[in-house]
Amino acid sequence: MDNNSCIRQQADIKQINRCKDRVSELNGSFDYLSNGLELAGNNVRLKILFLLYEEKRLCVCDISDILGMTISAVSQHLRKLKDRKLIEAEREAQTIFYSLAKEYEKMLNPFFKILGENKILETI
Amino acid sequence: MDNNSCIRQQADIKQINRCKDRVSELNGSFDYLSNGLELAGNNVRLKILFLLYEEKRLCVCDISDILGMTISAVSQHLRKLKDRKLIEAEREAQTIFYSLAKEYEKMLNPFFKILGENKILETI
DNA sequence: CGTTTATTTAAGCAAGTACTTAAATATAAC
DNA sequence: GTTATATTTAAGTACTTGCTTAAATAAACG
Repeated sequence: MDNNSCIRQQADIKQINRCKDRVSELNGSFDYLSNGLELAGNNVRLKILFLLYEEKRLCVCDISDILGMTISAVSQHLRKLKDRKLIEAEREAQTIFYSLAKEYEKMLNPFFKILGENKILETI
Repeated sequence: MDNNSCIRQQADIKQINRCKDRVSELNGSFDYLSNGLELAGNNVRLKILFLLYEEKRLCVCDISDILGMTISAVSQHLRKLKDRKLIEAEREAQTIFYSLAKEYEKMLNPFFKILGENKILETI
């Protein structure tokens, strides 16, 4: 990337510079947010997150049953979610229960509400 | 996936069945939403969406300049966003301007507001 | 201790992603 | 028509994802 600069006459240099500043100013937020959305952007993980939102807590075994997937496959999704702090684990004897991390719950709540009322198609 | 059923004693069969019903009821919504979030979950595309949110409309060339990326690379991101109707294209002579599709703007607004005020780290 | 139960992890692989470079399309101006 | 401008598309490639199967942890209980 070097000589691909925008060279058209109508280019609004002010606008472009303003945007550049804005992007670098918000850079950390973009990283943080896209990171979270990337995880929620997977069909299986979105379901897991939503199930934890509605049921408060579930173990791998439960989720595996509900989604009709291998325990191993679900466990690997849970790991990703846990690594990026979207969910938390809490051991109870042999069983490990997962629940939404409070901070992310706040962020995802608007989506879950729309989802839960099955109003996606109306809203959008 | 066949014999991986949850066999632990404490398994709450009622809960599991309720969840199964819920998931199949909302299945279309999960698809629709995860599809959108998947696109927004990419750092570059999130920036593009946000820039369109703030500036109303931009062409490939502008975005390429702002983000310091190849026009071709940006164009391919725009195509994905357009294919899934997150953005719309409008030609004006040689230049093609992109803007957010109204329907998705509504859905993404809460995020953009938080982003725009750079309050991500406070909120979460 | 060894066995059962609940779960994670490691290895492997087919499919998908995000970029690069080069060629193609489309409109405008001469 | 030819040339310049604005953009897309096609092909290639390194990297990542999401699953599978099999092996590894870890707690409970005889």
